[in-house]
Formats: sequence, structure tokens, C-alpha cells
Amino acid sequence: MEFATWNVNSLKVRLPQVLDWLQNNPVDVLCLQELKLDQEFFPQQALEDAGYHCAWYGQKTYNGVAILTRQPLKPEAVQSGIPEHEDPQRRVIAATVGDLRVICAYFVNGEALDSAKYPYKLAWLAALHGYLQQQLAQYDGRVVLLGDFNIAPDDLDVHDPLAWKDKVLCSEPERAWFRRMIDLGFSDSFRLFHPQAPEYSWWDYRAAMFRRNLGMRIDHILLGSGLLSRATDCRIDKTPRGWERPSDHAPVVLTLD
DNA sequence: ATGGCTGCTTTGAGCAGA
Repeated sequence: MEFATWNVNSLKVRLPQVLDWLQNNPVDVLCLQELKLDQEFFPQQALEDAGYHCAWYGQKTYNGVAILTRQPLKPEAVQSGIPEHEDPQRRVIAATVGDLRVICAYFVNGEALDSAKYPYKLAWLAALHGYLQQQLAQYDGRVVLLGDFNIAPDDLDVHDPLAWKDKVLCSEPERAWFRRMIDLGFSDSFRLFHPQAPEYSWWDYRAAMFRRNLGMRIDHILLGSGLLSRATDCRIDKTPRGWERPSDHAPVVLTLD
């Protein structure tokens, strides 16, 4: 069974690429972030026709997340947003797929440590942490958290750790929240299979950063302890980042037995 | 190099991303 996450930076623009990628990578579950479209404009028919059932939580202009499941799998018991956490920004959707719980999240960017968006990010991380704790208990550790975390957990995940030291995405409080998620029993899937690989999942559009492979690993798949023994592979697919008019993020793919 | 691109927005300069 394969699970993937991909920040598409506008599903309207990237729909042809998503369909193309799914043709060659018929994963069982695909989590999308930054749909940038209102709930009513989600391209449900095109994705159904491509063989996927969908649950989505859309928003005009910014944010928006979706869970796609390969038919006949269906997203069930869908929860949009973090329960009891009021937030005008639509960043989280969760669904039960088979016997496991899938949580798709577009983490807050935060902009900079002195921005008002940074404390919002830390408060959001605290709320998500509480939700994860509850979901792990409810689903007996059979939880997968996939998404754009906007956190580079380690200097190994950053092309220029000195330049990024104590900057947003790399700051100690953000990394501490990532560790607290790991402390709940989650594993960083990519690092299970590539403990030392300096690979990235995002490259700035500017200054030919992708061509020079100057990026960061900020898109992750965290595997609940109840699923750890089933994991067999995790990889970052750089291919779509090299296409015409790409998203600035690459898909990350996890394989479970 | 505090910009560089890209997508979006009551269309066009400004915001946001990371």
C-alpha cells in the first residue's frame, strides 16, 4: 500500500500534473496541500474519472487540503480542521482509510520569527499536537500524518544550515514541536530508510535553486507506532519538480506492506 | 544580493509563499 503527500501550489494550475503523476504512480492515498481553491471548485469529477475518491477542505486563494484514495478505497469518518480549534485557515483534513487513520496537514509557514504569523504557527503546532495525541489513542497508533510541515527537522535537511540557523522553518521552537510529535511514537518515514541522505522536498522558484539542488526537506510522512513494522520504503520523487511550470514541492511516497 | 519566481487577487500592484 502506497501513501503520498504533495504540496501542489494551486490545484487549478497543477491538476494535469497530478493526473499525469497518478497515472505513473497509482498510489493508494494521495494527500494534497495548498489547493488554493474554494470548496465548490474542487475538480472532483476529473479525479473520480481518474479512479480516485476524494475528501477535501478547500479555501479561496490560500491553504486548502485534500485526501484522494484509489477506488474502491474511500475516505471515511472525515474530519475537517482541528476539532475544537477555531481557525479561519483550512489546513487539516483527516479520514479513515481501511484500518488506518490518515491526517493531511498544511502546516503554518510563519514568515519570520518576528512576524505575528510565528506565534500563530507555534499555537497551531500545539493544537495539532493535542489532536495527534487523541487520534493515536483512538486508532491505537495506526495513524499516518502526511503533509507540508514547513519545518526542516535537522541541519541535514537544509542546503545551507548556517544561513538558515534560527530562521523560520529551522528555529529551535519549531524543531522542538517536531521532536514532540516524534515523542508521541511517530517515526520520520524518510529517515527510516535514508538516515543520512541530504535530500530535499522543496526548492525555491528563484535563482535556479532546483537546478543547483539547493533546497530543504520540509514535506514529511510521520508513521504511527502501530504501523512501523509494515513500512518498507520511503522516497522523494523529484521528477515533477523538473516539469514545465512545476510546484515548488516534490511528492514524498511511503510504502507499507 | 532581504531579491531572485510563482500564483493569486473585485486587473494590476501587492500579498504570500518558504
